[in-house]
Amino acid sequence: MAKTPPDISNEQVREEFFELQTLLWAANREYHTQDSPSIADADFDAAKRRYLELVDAFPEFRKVATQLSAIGAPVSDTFAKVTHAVPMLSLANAFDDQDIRDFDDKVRRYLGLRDKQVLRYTAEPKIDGLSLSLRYENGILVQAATRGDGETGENVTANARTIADIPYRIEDAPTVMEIRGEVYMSHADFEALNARQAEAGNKTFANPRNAAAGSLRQLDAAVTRPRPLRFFAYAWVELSDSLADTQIETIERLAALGFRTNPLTRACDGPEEMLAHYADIEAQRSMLGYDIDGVVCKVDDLALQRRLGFRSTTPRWAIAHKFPAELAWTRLEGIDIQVGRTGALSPVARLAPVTVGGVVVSNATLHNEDYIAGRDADGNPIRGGKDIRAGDRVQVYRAGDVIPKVADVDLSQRPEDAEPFVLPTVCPECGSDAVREEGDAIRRCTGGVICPAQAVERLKHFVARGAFDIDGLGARQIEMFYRDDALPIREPADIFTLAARDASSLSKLQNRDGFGEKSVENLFQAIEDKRNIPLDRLLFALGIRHVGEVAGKDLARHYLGWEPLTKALDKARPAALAWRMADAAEATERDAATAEDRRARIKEVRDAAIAQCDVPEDATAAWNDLIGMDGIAATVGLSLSGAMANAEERAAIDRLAAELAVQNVVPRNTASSPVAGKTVVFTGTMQKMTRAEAKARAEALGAKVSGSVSKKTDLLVAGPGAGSKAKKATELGIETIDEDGWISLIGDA
DNA sequence: GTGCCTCGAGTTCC
DNA sequence: CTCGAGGCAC
Repeated sequence: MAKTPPDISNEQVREEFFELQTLLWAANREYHTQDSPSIADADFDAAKRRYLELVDAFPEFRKVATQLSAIGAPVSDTFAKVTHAVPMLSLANAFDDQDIRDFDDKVRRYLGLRDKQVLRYTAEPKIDGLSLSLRYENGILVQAATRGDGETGENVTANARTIADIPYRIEDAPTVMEIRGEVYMSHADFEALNARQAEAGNKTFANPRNAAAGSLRQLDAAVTRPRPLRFFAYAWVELSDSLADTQIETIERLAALGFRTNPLTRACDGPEEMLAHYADIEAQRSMLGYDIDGVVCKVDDLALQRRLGFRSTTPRWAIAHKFPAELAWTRLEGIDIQVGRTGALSPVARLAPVTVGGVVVSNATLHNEDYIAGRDADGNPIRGGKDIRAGDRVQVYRAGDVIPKVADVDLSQRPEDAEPFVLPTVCPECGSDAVREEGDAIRRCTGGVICPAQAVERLKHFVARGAFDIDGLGARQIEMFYRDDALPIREPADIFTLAARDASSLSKLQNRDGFGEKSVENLFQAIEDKRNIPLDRLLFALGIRHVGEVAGKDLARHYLGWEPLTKALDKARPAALAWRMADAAEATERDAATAEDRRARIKEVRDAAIAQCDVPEDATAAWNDLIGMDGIAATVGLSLSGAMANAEERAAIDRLAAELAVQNVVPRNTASSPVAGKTVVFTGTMQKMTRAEAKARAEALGAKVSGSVSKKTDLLVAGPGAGSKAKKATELGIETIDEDGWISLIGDA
C-alpha cells in the first residue's frame, strides 16, 4: 500500500517489460511447437518471476499480463471460456441469384441509397472449416478462440500456436487487434492424415472439416502440432488503431502483415458482378484442393458495415451464397413422433443410413403433417404434391449443409402396401389429446404439466446454452435425473436443491455410473455458479411460449428486475384476462358480422367484453405498458401473463425464484449517452438515415424506441409528413425535434 | 389489408 | 438451418 507510485514513463522499465514478454512468448511458442526448447527451465522461471514482479509494481501492464498466466500451464481437462470482444456471428444464406439481388436491395434500402447508386461488395470463397478469432497485443498472438456460441468460445491458443499459417508475432500491427479467419485442412493433407490414422489403428475422420475440428480441439497441443492445419484470414476487428477502410483493403493489409488470405477474393460492383464471381469460383471448386461450400459476399465499405450493423444473429452487411446441396437416395424405414417442450408433435424420418455431403445421415426432419402430405399450409403442393410414406425411396439433402431434409419421393418404387401417414391425435408420450389449432401448422399435446416428454424437454431447454447453461448438466444428464427416483429433477427448482438432497440421501450421486468424486463436485459447483443469473437468461430459460432470447432481453431491459417484472405482471392480470375474453367474444362475432361493419362490430364487442370485466385502472396501465413495448404485443403478453397466472406453473416458478439470486439489469452507459434510458418515438420521413437505422442507432445508445406516443415518451423525432403522433406529442407537452436536431443530439456518440 | 422483417421453436450431426 | 407466425410499417 505504501509503495511509491511507479514512474510509468520510465523507458527502461517499459523496455525491460516488453523484452521479457517477447522472450517468454517465444519460449512458450517453442514449448508448444518444438520438442526441445532453446531456453532452460530455470532461466524461463527466472524471467517469468521478474516479469510478474514488474506486473505487480506497474498496474499499467496488468491487462497484457493476464494473458500470460497460461504459459507453461499443464494440460487441462477442459478449454477455458473466452468472451469475444465482438461477437462472432453466423451469416444469412442465399440459395439462388435472386436472393443475392434481394440482399443488395435490402442493403441499399437500409442505407437509403438511390436506385442508380451501385454499391461495392467483396466476394470470396466460403471455406468449409472452423472460424477462429486471433487476438494480438503489441504484435504478439495472445489468444485464439473458437466461435462457440458466437458470444463465448473456447480458448485454443496453445493449439493455434502450432499452425504454421498463423504468425505468432507481427510487425507494425495495431496495438490491439483481432483477426478472424478459417482453419481448414486440404484434401491431400486429409487423405494422408487418414492413411496415417488407419495405419496406427486410430479412428479416421469422415471429412476434412471434421479432421480440422478434431485436430484443433485437442486438449494436448502436442497432438495438434503434427496435424496439417491451415488458416485463411478474412476479417479484422478494430480494437485500437484502424487497419483499413474497406474489406478489400483489409485483406491486402492482412496479407502484408503475414497472414494467408484467399486469392479468389474480389471486389464486385453490384449484384451481377457478385454472381459472375460466384460462377467463376464454382467452376474452379473441384480444383482448389480444399472444401468450400459457397461464396461470402460483404459490403466493401467498413463504415457502411458499421451503419448496417447486426440483426440478432447475423450481420446485415454480409450473406453466404451457398452452392446447391448434394443429394442422395435412400429408403425411409419409418416415421417417428417426437414431442417438444411446447407439446408440438414433430414427425421425424428414420432413414437407412446414407452419406450426404460427407456425413452419414439416418434421421431427417419432416416438420409437420402438411409437409408429409406434400402440401404447404395453404394447400399448395410441394415436392410436386407427393406425399411421403414409410417404405418409400426418398431423396435427401442437408439444408444449409446441416439439417437433413427429404427433397423428393420416387413413386415408381413405392411398395404396394405403403400407407399414407396419419399424425396421431393423441400424444404418444402421455395419451392426452393432441390438438391442431385453426390456422396453425402444428399439432400440440394438451397434456401440459402432466406430459413427461414436455417436462423433460422444458428442462433441457432450461439448462441449454443461452439459458442457464450449466456445465455437466446437458440433455443426457437431464434424461437421467428425470427418471431418477432417489434424486429426481422434475422441475427447474430441483436442480438447485440437488446438492442438499444428495447430502441427505441414502443413495448418493457419487459412485453411480459415470459419477466420481470430482465430477459430482464439479456439477454441484457449476450449479452453484448459476444461482446468480441475469434476468434475461432466466426469462428465456422459463420456456414460456413466445418468449425467446430476444423477448427475454427486451423484457429484462424494460422491467430491470425480477420483482418489478412479476409485480407488473400480477398487476396486469385482470386486464390480460379481459383481453382474452374480448378475443373470445371477437371470435364468435367474426362469422356473424358482415364484411362492411366487421371492423366496427369487433371493436364494439371487444370494448363491451373488456368493460364487463371491470378492470382496475392500474391493471390496464400495467397491461398497456407491457404490450406497448417494442416487439411485444398481445400474443406474447397473454402467453407471459398466462404462465404467471396459472397456479401450478406459477408455483414452480416461485419455487425456482426462491433458489436464485436474480441479477438486476444495470442500465447501460447512462452518463455517456444523451438518450440512454429515454423512450424515443420516430415519426414522419427521415431524410439522412432510414427509420430502421435510426432505431438501431438509438437502441445502441441505450434508448427505448417505441412506435406510439404516450405519457412515457420522452422525445419525439418528427420528420416531414408527421401527423397524429406529432399532434399528440404537443398535447402531452413532449419534447419534439426534427431529424437535424436528432443528429446533433446524438452527435458522433 | 398486405407484405416485409424478425423472432421463436423445431430439427441433425459431430 | 428452415419454417411459421408475430409484430409492425406502409
